Amino acid sequence: MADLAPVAELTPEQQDRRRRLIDAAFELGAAGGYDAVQMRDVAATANMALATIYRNFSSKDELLAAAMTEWTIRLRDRVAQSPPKGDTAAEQMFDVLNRACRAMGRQPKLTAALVRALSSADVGVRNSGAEVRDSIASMGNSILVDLDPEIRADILAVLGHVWYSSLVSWANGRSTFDSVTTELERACRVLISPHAP
Amino acid sequence: MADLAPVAELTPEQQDRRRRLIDAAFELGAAGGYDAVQMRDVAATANMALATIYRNFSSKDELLAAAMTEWTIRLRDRVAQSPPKGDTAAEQMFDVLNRACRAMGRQPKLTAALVRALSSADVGVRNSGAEVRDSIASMGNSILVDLDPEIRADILAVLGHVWYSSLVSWANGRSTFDSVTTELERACRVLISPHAP
DNA sequence: AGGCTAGGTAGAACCTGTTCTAGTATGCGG
DNA sequence: CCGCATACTAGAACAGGTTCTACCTAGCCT
Repeated sequence: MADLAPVAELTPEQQDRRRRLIDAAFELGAAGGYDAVQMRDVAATANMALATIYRNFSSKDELLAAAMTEWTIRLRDRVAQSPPKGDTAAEQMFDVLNRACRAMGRQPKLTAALVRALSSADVGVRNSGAEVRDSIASMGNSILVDLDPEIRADILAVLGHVWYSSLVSWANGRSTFDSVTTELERACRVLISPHAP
Repeated sequence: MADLAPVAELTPEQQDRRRRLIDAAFELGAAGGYDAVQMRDVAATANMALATIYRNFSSKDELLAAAMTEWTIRLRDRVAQSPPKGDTAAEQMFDVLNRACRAMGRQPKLTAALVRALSSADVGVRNSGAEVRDSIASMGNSILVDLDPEIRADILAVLGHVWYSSLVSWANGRSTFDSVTTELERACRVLISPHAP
């Protein structure tokens, strides 16, 4: 299948359909998780035909990934508004990540659905994955300004892996939500403290 | 569905069926990756009825995860035979991981299929995930003997996340195989060097 | 106005993992 | 030997993501 047109080029009606679809995905995902986001139900909830979904998103996972992108951007903006707490860089970094975790914890089923989509093999989610990763890096860059840029990049990359891996473990039912927090704290400690001034 | 019986309690005929199924999964996966491991084809390749597969494995992902467990154990034994190269702990640790990567790189489609199964939400793969993680930790523990046990545990946990996350990225087509190696090296560098004597 | 095109719609159809049905075989306690 | 349980088999059936068919607009060009 050919690439879909970039969002910016869509007509207002198409933007509206896209909106309704993402909202429907949010709604169904929040209520019942990944399995409850069934394409026939999404179509019904958004009041349009099943085939129309596939004119806007190439797959269920891409629809959910688009929702994830939106959600992450909103989260990043909210986190950016209030300054991170903590005396050391490790504490501040963990504070930011922890706040993000708490936001996710408020909508566990939705979060699990979005994370699961993001970890699927579907080609449609590649861009979303990169966008989410960028959002996380942008939260971290401002905290670790004092570090050597190369080391900072290494640290943020490793943190991104820990973040992704522990979220996927949780979303797939292999660990508790608390363990996401624990793993992130552990990573901040062992990664950042020995490098901080 | 009820739990399946432990492997040890199976009759020889059942062990043989299990063997044939895992072999079939290896064969189809090596040739065409995850999508090519179709249950009807697995049944045909292993010369048994479709329903019989589900008497041994509760899902496609569990079958592939069992294959992954076997594969990992074989890999660990092979790696354990020759001592890791390198002067520093970071170099030795990376050498071990890198050897594992090269072994995987020799069967990219199969590896991708197994990793993808391991990253699925299926309940049947939970144990396999833990076993694979343990194998990796056991490779690392012997190298980092000189470190404080607590820090060592932290480092190995974080390395496990990096390993998992970058493998899944690759298996889902979001990065090249080389980047798995790169990410692991980066992690070893930033994690281990500052703690080593 | 007439006709073309892009995008919608309802619904059937298709694909593959999973489950169900009905029938067969094999071994085992009595 | 009989009855019974357990495991296997062929094949149909089911579920949910995806695609296809046939048809219907609304806008637009001339």
